[in-house]
This record gives sequence, C-alpha cells and structure tokens, in this order.
Amino acid sequence: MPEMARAPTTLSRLDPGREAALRELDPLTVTKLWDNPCWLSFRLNFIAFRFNDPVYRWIETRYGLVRPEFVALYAVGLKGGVAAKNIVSSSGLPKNTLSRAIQKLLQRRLLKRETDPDDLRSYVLALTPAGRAIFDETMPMMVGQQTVMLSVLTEAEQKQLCELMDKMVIASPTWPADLEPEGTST
Amino acid sequence: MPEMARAPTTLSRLDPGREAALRELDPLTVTKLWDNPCWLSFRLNFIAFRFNDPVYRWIETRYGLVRPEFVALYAVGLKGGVAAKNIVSSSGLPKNTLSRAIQKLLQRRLLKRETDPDDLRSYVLALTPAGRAIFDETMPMMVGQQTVMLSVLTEAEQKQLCELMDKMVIASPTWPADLEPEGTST
DNA sequence: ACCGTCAAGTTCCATATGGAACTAAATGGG
DNA sequence: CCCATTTAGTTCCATATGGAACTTGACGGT
Repeated sequence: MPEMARAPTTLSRLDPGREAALRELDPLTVTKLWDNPCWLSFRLNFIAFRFNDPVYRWIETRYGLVRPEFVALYAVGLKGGVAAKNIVSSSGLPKNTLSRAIQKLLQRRLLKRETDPDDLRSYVLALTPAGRAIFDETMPMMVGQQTVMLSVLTEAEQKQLCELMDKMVIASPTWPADLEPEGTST
Repeated sequence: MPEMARAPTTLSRLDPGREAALRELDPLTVTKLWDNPCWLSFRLNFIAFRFNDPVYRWIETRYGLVRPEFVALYAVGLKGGVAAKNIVSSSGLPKNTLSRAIQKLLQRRLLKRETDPDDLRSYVLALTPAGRAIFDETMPMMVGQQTVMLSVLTEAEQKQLCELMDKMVIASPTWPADLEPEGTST
C-alpha cells in the first residue's frame, strides 16, 4: 500500500492532554485531520461549518431569515450604500439567490434601496432601523461564538491566524477561477 | 456613530506592494476583511469557497459527481471500512443527503458495501477499483489547488496555519452545538 | 448618434436539499 | 426476558437553490 501524503502536523506531536479530547472526535475526522493530503480543505470546511451551523440556525429561529437573506443584511450593515453585485462577489452566492434574498428583505422593510444615479441598472442598499436592530442584536452572538472558537488559541496565535488568512484572501485574485479540464498540457 | 470592532490586523500594517493586489478585491470584501468584528467567519467562508467552488465544478464536469457524492467517495477513499454515520459527523452534511449520495455511488459501482457483522443496522463501505481510480485522479488536482492557495505563505507559515487550525478542530467538541435562544440569563 | 457587446438584476424551471416521519436493530433498565 | 429508548439508514415532501435565458441600461468603437 503506497504511503499517503500527510498534513504538516502529526498526532505524535500533540501533548497527551489533548489525546483525551480526540476521543470526542469521530475516527474519520481524525483521519481527515492527519492522514489527508488536503488538510487545508478539511480544516477550513470543518471549522466554517461549526461556526455557520449554530449561528444560522439561531438567526433563522429568531428572525425567520435564511442564510442568503442574512448574508445580504449583514453585508449592508457593515457597509451601507453597496449594490447587490458587491454582495455577490464578496460572498460567492449566485446572483439570483441574492436577488431573491434582497427582495424579501425589502418586503419585510429590513432593507431599503434607491436606484444608483450613476448607473441606472444598479441599486444602492441601506438598512432600515428595523434591519439595523437585527444587525445590532446579532453581532454580539456572532462575536461570542467566534470568541468561544478562538479561546483555545492565545492572543498572539489568534492574531497570527488572522494575518495568515489575510494574506490568503489578498492573494486570492491570483488563484485560478477554473481548473483545467484535464491534462491539457498544450 | 459608534466605533466598530475590527479584525486584529489592519490595512495600515500591509506593505505597499500588496495594496495593488487589494484593488482586485471588491470594496465590500475589503470591508469584510478589516472592518468586521467577525473576521474569522468571513475569512473561513471566503477561503473555503475559493477552494471548493473550482474543485467541485471540476469534479462534477468530469465525473458527474455532485458534492455530497464526492464527499462520500473521498471519505471512503481516505479510510475504508467507515459507515455512513462517520461521514455524516465528519462532514456536517445531513444524513439523508449522504444516504442518497451513497445510493448513487453504489448504483454507479464506485462504492461497495456489506452489512457490519457487529451492528446489523450499519454498513461497511469500500471503494471499488473504479471508485479508487476517481479518487486517485482527483487527489493531485486538489493538492494542486491547495498548493496554489498556500503559495503566498512560507513553509513555516503553512505549518503554523495547519497547527492553529488543528487546535481549533481538536477543541471543537467543547463548542456549543446550539446557541441560547435569547438573553437566557437564568 | 448608432450598434454590438457587456453588465446589473430578475424570472423561469428543473433539481438538490434537508426536516420530519419511518423501519429495523441495538441498548439498557427493571 | 421484555419493553422503552436510542441509533443507522431510508423515504417523503415542501422548499431552497442555481444554471440559463431575459430585460434594461452602460460602454466603446466607428
């Protein structure tokens, strides 16, 4: 059986105190962590899921907003005056999904919009007071969840993590958006 | 207007060489990076999306496998003999979605299964040669995409990133699976 | 100024998705 | 040993999702 590439950390380097915590993880999760050439993908998706899932469930239960709706509300809350296209390119959601989400937020008077005088195809979005209220109530919960998740890291480590991910996001425009169909070595 | 919390890195700390790269990013993306109290969530979801989107499109185009199907195939490829429940808890996908995915992989003879003698409700999964072939062809593409995405970091930084995310995944069983419905300060 | 191309947002429709109810088997008291 | 409860996996069904076509406005060359 061929030796499979591994993640750059290995189980043996972990102090024994943590081995107890490992028993909480599914054995397949442990394999995906340490016997997986695609370590980055697994860690990203796993941690993102553990953040997103409780947070979006809380928001849907409390406000009846589904994920793309909240994504739009949150984006406008962070930066008023944006257009749908900005939310599309910063979130990766398809534009029709965001179109619907914005419609629903408009209906519920959580968002308002007016046509952009500089581009009549486009609309400038802003939160209503009701939308702002949801944004303000939601933020502490999200920050709290983030704090819990980061609490295993020191302050310095948290900052390091932030900086490393910064670099990646900034470099992201240079990544290929589409992969070659096959061994197209033309 | 109240001062909003920021991510622990700021734009001013970036060397000017990178400011050019920033112009490639949507202005809302820049806001989400540096004027966003939930910096972790944005970075995770953004980078994960930029990995997942091209990779899963490539796989679907080439093999006609949709995401949950490939998640199952990949998991069994990493660790033969797992059951559906393991894939559920390591991936976060709902179990009915994975059930269907596994059915389709069985139909297409990419996966085989037999009932677990120790638990007659459960099935032990393994790749067929055809399934293994897809796994083997896909892996280099995924590792390649990962390499591109990590290439902005030094080797040491890549290892750091891996270790920091390790710690978080290991700590994940202690995170709350459900958030309090409200200011439940009982 | 006119026309071809591109871009912002919307609509249409086939399909994927996931909650909830279900089947069958395991577990664990009393 | 039996019955209540939990768990693995499946099925049902209402709904969310996203590709593709469409509408309307911008932009660029001649």
